[in-house]
Amino acid sequence: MDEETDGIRQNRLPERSIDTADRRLLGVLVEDATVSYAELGEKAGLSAPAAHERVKRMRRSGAIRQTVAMADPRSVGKPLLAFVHVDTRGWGKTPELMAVSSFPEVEEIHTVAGDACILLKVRTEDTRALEGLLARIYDTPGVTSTRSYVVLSTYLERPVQPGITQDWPAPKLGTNPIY
Amino acid sequence: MDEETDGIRQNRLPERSIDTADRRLLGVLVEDATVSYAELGEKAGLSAPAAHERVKRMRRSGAIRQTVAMADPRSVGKPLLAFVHVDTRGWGKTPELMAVSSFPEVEEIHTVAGDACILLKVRTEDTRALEGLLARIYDTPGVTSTRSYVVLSTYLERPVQPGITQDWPAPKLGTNPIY
DNA sequence: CTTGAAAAGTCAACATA
DNA sequence: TATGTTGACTTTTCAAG
Repeated sequence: MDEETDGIRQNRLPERSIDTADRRLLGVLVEDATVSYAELGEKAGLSAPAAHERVKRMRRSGAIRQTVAMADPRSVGKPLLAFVHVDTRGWGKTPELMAVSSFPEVEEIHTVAGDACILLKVRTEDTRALEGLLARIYDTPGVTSTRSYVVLSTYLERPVQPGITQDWPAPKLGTNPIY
Repeated sequence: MDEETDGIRQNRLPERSIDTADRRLLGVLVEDATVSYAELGEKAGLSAPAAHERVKRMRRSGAIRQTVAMADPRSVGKPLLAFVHVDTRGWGKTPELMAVSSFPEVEEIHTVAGDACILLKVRTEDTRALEGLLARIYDTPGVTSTRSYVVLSTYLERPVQPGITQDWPAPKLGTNPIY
């Protein structure tokens, strides 16, 4: 029982305590969310309803943000991956710049500390489409420059790992690109 | 499915034809893979078995790489996200460097064109853990330097979008960070 | 696309610590 | 009191027609 007894229990909506059993469940679901609750419980040392109950709770609390299918980039016509560093005049977090999230090519938007203000992860069909996307980013007010890092090969790309609780199957250390 | 698919099969099946109906199915599954096939078919204008058949085919062909739960980074104790540019002596794609994939903090490994050789996406508990990870990366033979971009806020982070086939619900353009 | 058997998900009352 | 278990019951899955 790794209970966190800090006494005061106010009406905090998200109960974010993740115990060892939850971590085991997450460890399975992060690799394959198509398993049945029976199998999931078996792998985590729980009965099916118990596993289900905990998973439901983690979904409610936000510990599991969502369960999604990961599409193959090439199959959907976006084989070109790039990271774009965006420099802006002033503080870059403007609504106009955040509006780039409406481009389906943009998968991630972060503000970063370093020599760049904003970092984008973008996926396009080819270099021409990337050029077009960059042109639209340049059109955004406040943007002064961009630097693009075009990905040649991707060797690892996986969701958030819930941390090591016990033995962990070594990830297939890719000496060959997965894309 | 107690199939012992250890993920080693990185088969590239030539069957990669994705039509409009497949794209609609993917569009739903990429946002929420917990829907039933009945609901999935309804949203994509197909019967449940038809939807099921197509999804199975996309899983076999690799168009759907996997179906996973996305864990909240904070809930699993990794609130600090950083992108690390790694410079190497010679061609950096050595097995030693690829072995960093055994660190659960490392989520992505790419080789890139630009002023860096390799780009890592890493998630750690705090700056101290990031420092430790960087130290281990420095220990790797051939690594000459690293530059880290620590993420201050994440405004968008989503899986590969299957492309726009028709009306697409505008993603909640985040003016507030999601982490 | 429809069907139907098999499997999984879901709920309630009980047990446990 | 909160969490796990067992077993009945409902829904979904999925291959055959």
